[in-house]
Amino acid sequence: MKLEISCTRAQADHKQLLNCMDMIDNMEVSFKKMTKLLSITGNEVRLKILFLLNMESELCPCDLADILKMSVPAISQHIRKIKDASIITSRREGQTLYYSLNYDETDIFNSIFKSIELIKKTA
Amino acid sequence: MKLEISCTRAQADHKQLLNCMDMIDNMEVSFKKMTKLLSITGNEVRLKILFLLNMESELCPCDLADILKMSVPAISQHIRKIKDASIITSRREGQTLYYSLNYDETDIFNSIFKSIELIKKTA
DNA sequence: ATTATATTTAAGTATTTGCTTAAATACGCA
DNA sequence: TGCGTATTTAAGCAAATACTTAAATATAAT
Repeated sequence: MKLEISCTRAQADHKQLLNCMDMIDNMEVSFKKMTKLLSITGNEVRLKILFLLNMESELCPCDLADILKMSVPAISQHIRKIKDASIITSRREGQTLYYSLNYDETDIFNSIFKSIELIKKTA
Repeated sequence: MKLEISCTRAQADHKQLLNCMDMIDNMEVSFKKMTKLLSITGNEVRLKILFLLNMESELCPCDLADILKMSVPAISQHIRKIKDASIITSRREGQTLYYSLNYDETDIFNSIFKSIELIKKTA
């Protein structure tokens, strides 16, 4: 844990480093939020859940368990993480809960979905 | 581990579910690749490293350790993960290794960086 | 009420992650 | 060669993750 600049290279640009430190400090909250969001998508099961919800508008945990060939509790626990991050909401119809994507102001999910498709084409 | 459709809702659309299963199977590789990429960005330190490299063109582990106020080995281990995923490359100048972002065909990093800025503005 | 279905929650556990400290490697210079 | 600096690698460990199974909750139907 250093609190001062310790890089001793001859060419080190200390002004640049201080500038970067300021920027990082100022954007701390943004980095935290984006990290949270990306760590949720950085799991294969959750990424598929999000992709499927985008494609099908809404699905229930039971559907997702079938499609992804996983246990219902496993799916439910992933859903909880996604929901806790305010990425999806649920609508009840009898015993069934239908989940769907919330509006995404940063449009990051769309970019991610597009990139997945792009990988598919170029691969 | 189910291999058949088990959702027993009256309204369950089995054709839709089979369609989803097919899609997921066909895109398996894309999902794996994108998950890998997102799991790398889904860590606050690594996200900052990538953002800094985008901003400053190139930086050495020592710079990053100073800016992020972390130990050099900790930074080095994050760099290794990012490098193993072919997201960055290094250029040696004497004892110093300068790291920089590779060309990103999906443009996903730019979308992520833009979203971080957007969060900053709206927050 | 009782029973069945859809879902969540909780407890337990193996694996992964991200740091720390210490040792190894690579390069430059006297 | 030997020393100093930049960086990586390895070993160890605490915390987080993602599943499993079993139990709890919520709604519907009989």
